[in-house]
Amino acid sequence: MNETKVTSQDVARLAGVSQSAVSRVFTQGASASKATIAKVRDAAEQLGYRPNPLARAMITGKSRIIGLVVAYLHNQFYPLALERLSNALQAKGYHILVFTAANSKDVIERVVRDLMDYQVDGIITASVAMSSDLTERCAAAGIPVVMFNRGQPGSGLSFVTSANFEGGRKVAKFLLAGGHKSLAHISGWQGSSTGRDRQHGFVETLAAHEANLVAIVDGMYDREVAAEAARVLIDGPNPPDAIFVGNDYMAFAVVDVIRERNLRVGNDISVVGYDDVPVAAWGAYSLTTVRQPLNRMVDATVDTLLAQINDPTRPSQKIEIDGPLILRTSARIPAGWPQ
Amino acid sequence: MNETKVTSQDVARLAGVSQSAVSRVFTQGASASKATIAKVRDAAEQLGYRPNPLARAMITGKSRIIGLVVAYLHNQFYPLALERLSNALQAKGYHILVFTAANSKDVIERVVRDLMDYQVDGIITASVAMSSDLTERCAAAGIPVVMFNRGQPGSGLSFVTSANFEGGRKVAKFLLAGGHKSLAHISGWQGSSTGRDRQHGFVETLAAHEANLVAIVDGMYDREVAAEAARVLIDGPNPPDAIFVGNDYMAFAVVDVIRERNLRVGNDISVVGYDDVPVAAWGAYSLTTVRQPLNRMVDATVDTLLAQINDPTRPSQKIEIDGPLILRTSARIPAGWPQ
DNA sequence: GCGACGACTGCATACGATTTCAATAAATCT
DNA sequence: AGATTTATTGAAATCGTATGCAGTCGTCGC
Repeated sequence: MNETKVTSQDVARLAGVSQSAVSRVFTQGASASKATIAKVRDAAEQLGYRPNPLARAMITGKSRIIGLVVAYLHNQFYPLALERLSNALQAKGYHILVFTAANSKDVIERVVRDLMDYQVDGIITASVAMSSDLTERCAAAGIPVVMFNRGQPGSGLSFVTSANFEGGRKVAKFLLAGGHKSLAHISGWQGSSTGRDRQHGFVETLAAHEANLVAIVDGMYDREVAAEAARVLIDGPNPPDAIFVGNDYMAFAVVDVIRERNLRVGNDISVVGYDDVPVAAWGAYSLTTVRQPLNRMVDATVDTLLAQINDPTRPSQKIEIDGPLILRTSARIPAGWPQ
Repeated sequence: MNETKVTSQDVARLAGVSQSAVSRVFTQGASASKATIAKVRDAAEQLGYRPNPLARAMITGKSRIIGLVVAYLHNQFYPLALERLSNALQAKGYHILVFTAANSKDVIERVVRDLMDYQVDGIITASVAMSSDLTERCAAAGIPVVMFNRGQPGSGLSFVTSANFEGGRKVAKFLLAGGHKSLAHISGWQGSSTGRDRQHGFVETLAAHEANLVAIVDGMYDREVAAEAARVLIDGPNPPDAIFVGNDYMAFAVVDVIRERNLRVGNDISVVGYDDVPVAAWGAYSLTTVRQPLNRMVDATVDTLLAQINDPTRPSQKIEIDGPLILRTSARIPAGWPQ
């Protein structure tokens, strides 16, 4: 009811105890008698008291804030991850402080400084590559970092991804089984582990089967770049009959281009994406794609991060979560393909 | 370079001045001589000192954190808004603390408490309706609130929306000029001003022209609800030849349903959406829609909020920004329609 | 040259909590 | 019962910064 800031002092006064007692009632793992707990809880209720997290953060060094660094939200995968991350963390008493950062070195530099200023307890990066010196800065400051949907081999950082290499491999096998004769790959940005791993899985599996890979182009996770790449491929001398695209967001552009050329997606040219964002299931695209198990990835991210916050000595974890190939109509389904 | 926390004390010691002097150098509008400023800046640089925002927040009461309350991020409009809001606020030295909240009363209640705990300087709500008592709580606590893409008439809160009534009106005129004979409206959630205003603009304009409005259904901003509504309309006795849908996100579902029925969007049935999210421009949908000028809405939101933070006596503002109808292929274009 | 004024500066305190320390009361053991 | 441990408790220090207050010093006008 009270409108002005009510402090532990006020509660103490009303409850007839010391301010320390009030604090102890509200801090995990401090001792207080049944009697005082009751009195304090009562008084606090009456005044509408709630401990000030900022003051608490100053003394404990724990802000219960997680910094989320994200580059862009155009690819629907990330906003959904953000939503779920926020829910999961909120349920554990943490909150997300958002930092938007282009993938450029000095911008990220500034962002990391801001993060440290706010004494975030942990950092989650999504769709951003952190350079290794920044990594070290965070490590030195004792701030755990988990990369979501990106890895940084050898960085000692924790990360959570789907099984990207295996995913690329699955797509290769699927397209080969479908009898496609000339394959192309418009890859995710090669500066990202995600993009590289998917490509390697795909390319190596094709090579093992001596398949005809007509082109590999870096789509940069950019819609226009991917569309242009698709146009060049299709209008070129050796148009592919199947294209594996590094993520759904770019795959939609490829589908649009194919139709633009009056070709039939799934008949003339098969398209396979990666992510299985909701739009992939929509009728207009009906995109065959490798699902990234968002919920499990988010849970793993939160678990890893909180574990590392609670026990700073815990070694970093690299988690890969397998996701299934989701069959829709954008790619020919091999006869007798298991379900 | 130094890894451990460096405080103003450390800087003071190195610079040979008092801690207050250091503070004054770093606080806006405090006085210090050229000489001390130089010495302090130097020492700070050397030690890598940056003022602690949390400590600063404790004393000033200003955290430079803006709470963003959002219900869901499925509709692409909101993640893009979030991205731009974050950028704009970051540029002004503020950061966004995210709160995800279902549109249910007790959840929002909890969220608002959290917001006040963190002493946010201001609140932006998006895709969430705040009940009026929560409004009062914020007002009592002196926290400015701006509703983004929602209004709450009579609440005394600031809000920024597009010209929704006028938008609905534009769509009505456009569809009438196109010679459509039976019109339907799958509206935005009627619990939101946005949904209501668009509907009113549309319906009233139709009424003024004695047009044949065959149905109005609340789509609840939900894809499945909208799809089902579309199915009922199309399969019913009086299928419409034009459907105005309360936002793009639902309109995509309607387009999918129309095609599912082997009807041609833009020929057999015209569809008009609202928002002009990027997907609307994609080939697969090519959706005619009313654009919500995101950048200007974001700028207005930030300006209003910061103005209110800096001058708490400033009255609340209600800002409406007009947006154009974007012509694509999902709706028949009347002959001679101005561009 | 003197008084007044204004610009700087340091000291001390406050912000709202947590936590150490020592003291007291209660509980347990022998 | 007396000794010893254990559980509570309040006083006081602390976290890192902003700011009111009083004092210092140079400058200016006359």
